[in-house]
Amino acid sequence: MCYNAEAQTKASIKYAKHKSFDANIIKQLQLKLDLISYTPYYQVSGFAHPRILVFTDREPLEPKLFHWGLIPSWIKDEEGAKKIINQTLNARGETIYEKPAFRTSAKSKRCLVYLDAFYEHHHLNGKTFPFRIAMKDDSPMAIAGLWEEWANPKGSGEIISTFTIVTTVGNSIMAKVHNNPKAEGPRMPVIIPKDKQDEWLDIKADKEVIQSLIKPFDGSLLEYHTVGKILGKAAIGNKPEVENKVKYQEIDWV
DNA sequence: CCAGACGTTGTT
DNA sequence: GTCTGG
DNA sequence: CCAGACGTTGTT
DNA sequence: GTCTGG
Repeated sequence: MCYNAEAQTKASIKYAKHKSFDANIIKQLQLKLDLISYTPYYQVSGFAHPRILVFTDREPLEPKLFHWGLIPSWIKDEEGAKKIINQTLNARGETIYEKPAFRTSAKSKRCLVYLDAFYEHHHLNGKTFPFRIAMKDDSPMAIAGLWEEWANPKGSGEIISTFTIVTTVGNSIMAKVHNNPKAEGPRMPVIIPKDKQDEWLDIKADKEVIQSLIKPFDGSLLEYHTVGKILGKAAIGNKPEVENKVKYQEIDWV
């Protein structure tokens, strides 16, 4: 769950405003985005390992560009990194304090990823239909993430910073939309409500507090609709119109 | 002890 | 049907 | 996770 | 780095 995202900078700018940063800081954030030539992602696959803006617990006022797909610090070489990075796009919230790949990050390397939306597929009669899920009020979704730094021991010493998206049990909306017959139970990304976002980024927060934040988001605050193809040869690509509603004959409930 | 893994995903 | 690549 | 391949042979 | 399996 949650392998396809919309990550325009507008979500991060809204975050900055929510945090009551003064105009100067917001301006600096925009300058910084220009400086690093941030590409707005209207729709991007995690498997492409795009660099997305994240706010870390270490520097919550200094957003960073990290690659999607967490590479644990103990990975020994490029081959190992390539292998694991496609398997750590998501982290099961239930086990982040146990899994070797995530536990150090769970304790002290948490982050928030402000997404405008995420995409999932509905399965029907052997076909798939992409859905876009976003907040009804168009506010950014603060997605719980973990981050890590990796330097190839056999490399130049360059540090590659990466992140993963924490998932939890899916709510009723996900149960309806994301019905892959092969999966083991509805999952969804952890969305942190506004009043809890500082807690997720609090380095001093203990395990119990963090775990209490890992739960399904209120489905009544989310909207969803079918969109054009986002994967494969027929994919629309990274264009603004991917978020537009597209009606499918077979789906009569949206 | 050494070698190898270390991860994710809707059963309506 | 099942595996690999992204 | 979904999309696409899944095979062989002497060349373009 | 740390744990599990053999």
